[in-house]
Amino acid sequence: MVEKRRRKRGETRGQLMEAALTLVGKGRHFASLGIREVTREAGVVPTSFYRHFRNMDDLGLQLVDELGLVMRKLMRESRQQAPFADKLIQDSVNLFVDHVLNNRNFFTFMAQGLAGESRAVRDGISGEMRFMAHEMMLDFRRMKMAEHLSDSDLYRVCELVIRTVAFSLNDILGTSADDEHQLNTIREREIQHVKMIMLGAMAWKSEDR
Amino acid sequence: MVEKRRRKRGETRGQLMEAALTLVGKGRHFASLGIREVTREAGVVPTSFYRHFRNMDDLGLQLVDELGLVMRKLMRESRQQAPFADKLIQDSVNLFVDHVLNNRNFFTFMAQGLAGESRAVRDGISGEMRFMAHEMMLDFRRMKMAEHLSDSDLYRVCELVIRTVAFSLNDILGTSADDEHQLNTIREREIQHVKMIMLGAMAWKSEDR
DNA sequence: TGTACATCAGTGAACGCGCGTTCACTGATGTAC
DNA sequence: TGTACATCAGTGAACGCGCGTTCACTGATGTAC
Repeated sequence: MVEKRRRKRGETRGQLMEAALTLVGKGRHFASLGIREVTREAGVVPTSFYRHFRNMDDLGLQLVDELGLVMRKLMRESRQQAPFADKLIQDSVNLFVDHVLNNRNFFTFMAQGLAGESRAVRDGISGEMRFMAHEMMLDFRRMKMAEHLSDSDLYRVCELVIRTVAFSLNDILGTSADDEHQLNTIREREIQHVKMIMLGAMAWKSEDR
Repeated sequence: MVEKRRRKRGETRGQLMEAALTLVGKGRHFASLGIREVTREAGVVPTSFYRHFRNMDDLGLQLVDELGLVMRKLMRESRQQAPFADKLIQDSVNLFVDHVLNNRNFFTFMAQGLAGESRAVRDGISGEMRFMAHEMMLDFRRMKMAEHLSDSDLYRVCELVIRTVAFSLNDILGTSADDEHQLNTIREREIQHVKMIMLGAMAWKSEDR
């Protein structure tokens, strides 16, 4: 009890955000969550909510910020992979799928938010994806790959890859975590998708280069 | 008044579905709609709802069915295009964008439903997309295009195209209908995306063929 | 280091309101002869 | 074609409940001297 009291200072905010993610992970849609519901899940009194957020939209926005951190972690890990081009695609896709499974609630929130109610949340997630595409582009440049492409064309390629893989979020999240068979099907499909895009990128001719 | 009375028979069901779509089109998320809200928008008494649907999920499911019709209409129109390969991609993408703008509410519902609360709605929409990919594959075969690809590889290509274009739903719907500049940016981007995928498809080597 | 005070974060009671759902009703439409 | 009856679809009143939000409170934490 004393312990609980002591830990409280400034911690409720995080508990509320986590509670919202938990509910989302349980199948609820963020847009249908209520303040009382979230505070109940977090184990605090409803009024506490207002100490940290103006309303549910506000909480959603702050979740998007945290989403950025999860994404950056994902990218950092992916850069530590051995850069052998032939396995690069497989490894990256597998890493992504694993990351999604390890952060189920977060990515469910992201998938929901893309077509969600709040303009600000939508824009936040879109921005996050643009950032990832941009980072991916820089990685290509660093590795001296796809040098026949102009900046804008290379960006388009990266954008396409990110979007393609992001779309599979819906499939990954619709699969129970222990259905290895179906997960492998998804992995292989996404690997093939990305390979095809890269083949297209190799064959693409930029106009001004 | 008499007119109104006379039209009622069996029409309320449609009005309720349209009311839900209208609210979705106004920026609300389907998951957060209530029965009273929908009946209010439709101009009927709350109890009427139960004459046609068990609950909001049920209404969502029936909307998915109608979504199928919209999709089929889209495909029928696209087949009437002159089949000149060089303009085929542009025409198809433009047709899709126009169709989305002309059925804003429907496609907003579809975009929301992909990551929505109801498993059944999600599966329904996924099924619809798989159907479209399959149809697209048959069209390729009919036109004797991409004959170097096995059935399963060609399906993957079509699936990738459909998903890519479907992803852009979020961008199209986030644009006000008269912002021609941004819409054109989206059109051009999607055309380039699809062209790249087709380039990749051309370069792809199927194992068993 | 100790004391006095301000700020912060969680509490519990209370409010009015809109929600989903039930029920018995009514009048229009469809069906059988 | 006309009549009698069943079914269907929309109505209006009523219910209990959970919601968002406000308020004054309390005790813990941080700050100044």
